[in-house]
Amino acid sequence: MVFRDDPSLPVVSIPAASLSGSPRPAAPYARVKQYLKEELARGRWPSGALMPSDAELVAQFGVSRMTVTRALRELQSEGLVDRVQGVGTFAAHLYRVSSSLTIRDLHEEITSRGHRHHAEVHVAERMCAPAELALRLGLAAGAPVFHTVIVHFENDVALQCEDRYVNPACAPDYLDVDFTQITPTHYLLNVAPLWEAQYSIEASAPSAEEARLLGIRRDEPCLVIVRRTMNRGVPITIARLVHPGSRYQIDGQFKP
Amino acid sequence: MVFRDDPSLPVVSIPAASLSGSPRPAAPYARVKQYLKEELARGRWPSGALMPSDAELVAQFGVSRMTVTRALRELQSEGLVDRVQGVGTFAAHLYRVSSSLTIRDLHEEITSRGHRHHAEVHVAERMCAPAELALRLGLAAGAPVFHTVIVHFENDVALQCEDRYVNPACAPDYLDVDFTQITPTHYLLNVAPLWEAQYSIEASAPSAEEARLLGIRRDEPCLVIVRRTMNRGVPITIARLVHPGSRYQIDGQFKP
DNA sequence: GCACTGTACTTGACTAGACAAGTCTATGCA
DNA sequence: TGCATAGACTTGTCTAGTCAAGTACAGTGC
Repeated sequence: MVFRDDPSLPVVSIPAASLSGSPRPAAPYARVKQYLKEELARGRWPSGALMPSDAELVAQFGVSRMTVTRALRELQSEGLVDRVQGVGTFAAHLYRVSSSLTIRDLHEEITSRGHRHHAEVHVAERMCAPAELALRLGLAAGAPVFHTVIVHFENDVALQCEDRYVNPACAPDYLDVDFTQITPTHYLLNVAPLWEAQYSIEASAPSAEEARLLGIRRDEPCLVIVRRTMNRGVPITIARLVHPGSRYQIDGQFKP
Repeated sequence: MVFRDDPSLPVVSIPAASLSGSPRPAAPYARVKQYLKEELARGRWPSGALMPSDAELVAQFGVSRMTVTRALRELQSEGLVDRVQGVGTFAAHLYRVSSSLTIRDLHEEITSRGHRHHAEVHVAERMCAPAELALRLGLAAGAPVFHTVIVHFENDVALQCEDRYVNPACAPDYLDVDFTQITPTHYLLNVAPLWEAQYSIEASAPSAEEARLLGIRRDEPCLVIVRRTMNRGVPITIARLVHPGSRYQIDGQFKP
């Protein structure tokens, strides 16, 4: 393995998790929340139906309103209920269910599977931004940008072709980094904490160049993620991540 | 348009959103939260660094501890900080950033774009579950399951081929539904509220049958979502959703 | 050197009350 | 009939304090 460990500055020991056998009794707010969740799952309140008011739950559970409020606020943030001031709490419409899609640093993802990761740097250059790219990076057309093309391998099998443009203002030393030692994602997160991102996921055929770098046929379907990252409104980087469809998939789940 | 409206039982008028011009002053908990967010974005506390304690923030902002707690708890649920009882609050490691991936009913998604949606039902049958399918639906091998294959169109262009298996115990009347009128997703959400789901997203070539139904070439890359939905631990349905790569992409964003 | 103990500090959770602000409805007046 | 208004009810937010539980560390005694 060639990658450095996380260089977190303050060293903090990890507290021992309580491993006791007896399950602690659930906190009151958690009991209220669990009750509402179960009754929702049971279908007691169909989508859009009026649910008990704070005051009713206070009486029912014998807790203070703050406790009920916390339970309901968390359910709201999970998208299970809608609260309308002056009106009441309603069972949410579930036609849109949002789940948590975790985007991890590829190095961490591969090593956490117990596999080996290495990277090949094919391009690392300073170039002038064409108009469209400059626009998306918030720069003037023709302004210098950094450009890298790196292929990531899991156990020597090509898993991702990473074509990335970086705003030099955010990471002036970007091209000095040894990307066989540290991933661009990791480096950029240290330089400028990731603060906002837009992404799109699609299936498409790889370009001739991408197929060559990944060692796949041009007609092999690829999962392509295009991600633009910004920090406090300033674009940091745009990356096109191409994965052979047969070797990569995004898994997730949601459990409200 | 052939689809029914949402049959929410209690009719509730939608409250008028406040459209006043003067922005209301932010609530104290929001001010604390915003302050911490901005300082985090500025890099004041690198990943893993110890952040101010509740007591310090109480003193700094002149608010009660409940207010500070709320701000920090929300930041924690957004994955921006880690709190450890007895130790303190730490800036989170951002190598994994989770975003919210919204999965919507396709009918609602299409009509919200102002486009027309219609569906073609190609298969609607009762069949005996082969072993693997039965296992994933929590049934005995050979048990009856419902099976539908439906193609969804946006403005008469095929957008999704939906190959779905349904546990009859959860929706005994599934095959009686007119799926040109209401989507399976919509129906199943009314019958059994969606409570947990697992999904995988990948790129692959369509099967010959899927290519025919979608009117695309067999070598056109497709975005394939396989989703298994459960309610209170009971599997409801497994769906394979195939989208032509050139016509469908998943967009999302995260802004902490 | 080593184990134990007390203290200070941290977060976790809750209570009982308060006021603000939005919504709905019944009432009374023109 | 139509409209304004008062009251009841709802959620949104906050305060000031309490107790519990977990951690870190300095000091004590062996």
